[in-house]
Amino acid sequence: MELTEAKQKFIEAWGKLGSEWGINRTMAQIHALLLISPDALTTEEIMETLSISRGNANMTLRDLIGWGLIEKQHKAGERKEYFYADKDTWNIARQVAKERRKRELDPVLKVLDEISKVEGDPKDPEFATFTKSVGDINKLARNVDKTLDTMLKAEESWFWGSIFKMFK
Amino acid sequence: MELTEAKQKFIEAWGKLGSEWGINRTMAQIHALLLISPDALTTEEIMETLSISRGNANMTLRDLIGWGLIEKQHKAGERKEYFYADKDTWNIARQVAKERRKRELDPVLKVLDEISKVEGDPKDPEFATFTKSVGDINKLARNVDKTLDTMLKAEESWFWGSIFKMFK
DNA sequence: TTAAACTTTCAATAATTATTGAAAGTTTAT
DNA sequence: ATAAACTTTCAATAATTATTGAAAGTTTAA
Repeated sequence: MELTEAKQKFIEAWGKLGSEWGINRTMAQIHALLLISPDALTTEEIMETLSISRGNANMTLRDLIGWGLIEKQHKAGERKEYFYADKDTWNIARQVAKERRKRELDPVLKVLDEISKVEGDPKDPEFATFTKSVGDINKLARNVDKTLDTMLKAEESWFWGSIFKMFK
Repeated sequence: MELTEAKQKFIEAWGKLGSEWGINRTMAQIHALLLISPDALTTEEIMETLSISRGNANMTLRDLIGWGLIEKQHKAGERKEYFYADKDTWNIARQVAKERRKRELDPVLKVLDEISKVEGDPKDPEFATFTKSVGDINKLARNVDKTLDTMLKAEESWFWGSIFKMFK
């Protein structure tokens, strides 16, 4: 396999995986492109490589900055902005986990708490099943939340070391 | 808060969370409805409660069965099919993890392996960055894969017990 | 058989989400 | 001030994804 072909396949695969997980395909692709690029790239270069419009490139780059996955760079004597991706997979994983927790898990935890307060007759199967299921999901969600918390604070080696211990 | 209102909020929240994670909103909503329902429900009842069409209900119910999250039930002397959701959150989490691994992680691992075979000049920064990034992602993906494997085989108590040990 | 009761299919349509591209905005150099 | 170089915005449009509903299919009972 050639490098050029491999690059394309990587960008495609990353884009597909992203879209299956609710992440805009273009965002995943730009991220993939920057991940495998040794140097920071301009909007122009990104537009060209991925065949996307200026508007799309600009907005998606801003989103990626918002996710904490890439950063702007400036080169001395140039007005153009360059974009560079953090290549540390542990940082990437943590950053994604952090953002999705904030954007998606936290709001759900809030709703779960709120609806857990529902009052009713424990003899009513409708009520009993509701509170049991919601309570169980709440517990699971809180476990996930705690685990993410640990992961966000952890050093990579420590975290994976702990995971490996699970396999004995 | 009333039970009826709480139910609605739960179904809504579950649907929203699902759609943010690449799961069809209707699928998440039907699942939510069945999760909080003490009895198995008919297609008719589901259509009515969620205001969706017969076609949508039927196809989504089949999908949910495909995901291993619900099952058909038959009542003696009746021709109608009833649908019932497994209420064990640990089973649900495992089932979802299992299916997404099969559908999404496995194909990506395959691509990563394939493109890892790319050959080139280690002095070329393009080549070096590509192989480094892809290699790192490969490692992370394999760690996730192993962890899922352990999770799928594990008893709930054992799994969360191990996670808790991480907090010391 | 026939028909009633029920399930499945799928082309058409609707709803949602992503993308474009040109105009407006901003910054810098002269 | 002016203009060139560059970035941002956003209404219009395209692409994708979800949903409908009616027809076709299936099963059961008489």
